[in-house]
Amino acid sequence: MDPKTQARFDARAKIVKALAHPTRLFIADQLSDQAEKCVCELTEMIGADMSTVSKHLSVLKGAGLICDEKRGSQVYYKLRVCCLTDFFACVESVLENNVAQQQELLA
Amino acid sequence: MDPKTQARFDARAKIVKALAHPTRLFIADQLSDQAEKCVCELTEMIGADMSTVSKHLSVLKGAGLICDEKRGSQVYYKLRVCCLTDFFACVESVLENNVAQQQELLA
DNA sequence: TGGCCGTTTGGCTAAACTGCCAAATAGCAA
DNA sequence: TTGCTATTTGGCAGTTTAGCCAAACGGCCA
Repeated sequence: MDPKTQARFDARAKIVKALAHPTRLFIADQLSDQAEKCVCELTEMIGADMSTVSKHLSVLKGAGLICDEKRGSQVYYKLRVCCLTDFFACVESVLENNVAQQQELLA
Repeated sequence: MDPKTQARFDARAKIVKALAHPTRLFIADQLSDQAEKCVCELTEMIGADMSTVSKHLSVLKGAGLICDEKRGSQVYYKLRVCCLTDFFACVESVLENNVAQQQELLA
C-alpha cells in the first residue's frame, strides 16, 4: 500500500475509531437531534464518572465530530456533522442482518 | 443508562469497532465495488503478513460485515452490507470539514 | 503418499485504550 | 477573599488490540 493511500485510511480510521465505543456512540446519538447538552447532563444519562465522560467528549471533539461552547461554568456540546444519522442507520442494518442470519442458522 | 440501552450501544460499538482500523477500512473499501477478493490478493495489496490480514478479515467477518466462500484452496471474501459506501462518504465529509476548519483557523 | 500452496490459529510482546481517583482550573456568588 | 459548582487533566492499573513468527490445517497434484 503506497504511503498516500495509507495516510488516507489512517485519517479515516481515526474518525471511525472515535465512534468505536458504546458511550461515545450514545453521546453522538443524544446530540444527533440538534440538541446540545452539557457535560453534567450527559454524565447523568450515562452514569459514569464525569471525568470519564469528559474524556470521551474530548475524543469526539478531537475527531471533529462535535464542537463545544462554554456558557458560564458549563460547557455545551453539539454535533458538527450532519450525516451521522445515516451512519447509525447503516450500523443498525448490519445488526438486523446479523440477527436475521442467526435465525436462519437456527431454522 | 438502562441495561437495554447499554446492550444496544454495545452491539453497535462492536460493529463500528470492527471498522476502526486503517487496514480493515481499506479491505472494506476494496470489497465495496461488488468485487470479491481472496486473502492472497488482499495481502499483496496491503503488504503485511498474511496472518495479519487473515485476522483482520476474521474481525470483519465476526461483525457480519463480510462473508467468505472457499473455492479450492483459496478463500474469497465479499461485502455483506450495501450501505458502507454512504458510511465512507460520511467519514470523508468529516475529514473535509476538519480540513476546512483548520484552514479557517490559519486565515 | 509426499510435498506445495493458501489460509488460519496460537502465542508472545509492545502499544493503545478504559475508567476511576485525585488534583488542577475556571466561573460565579456570597 | 472564600467557597461551591462544572469541567478538564494527570496518573495509574487492568484490559484489549496489533502484528509478527511458528505451527497447524486443508486442498490439490504428482
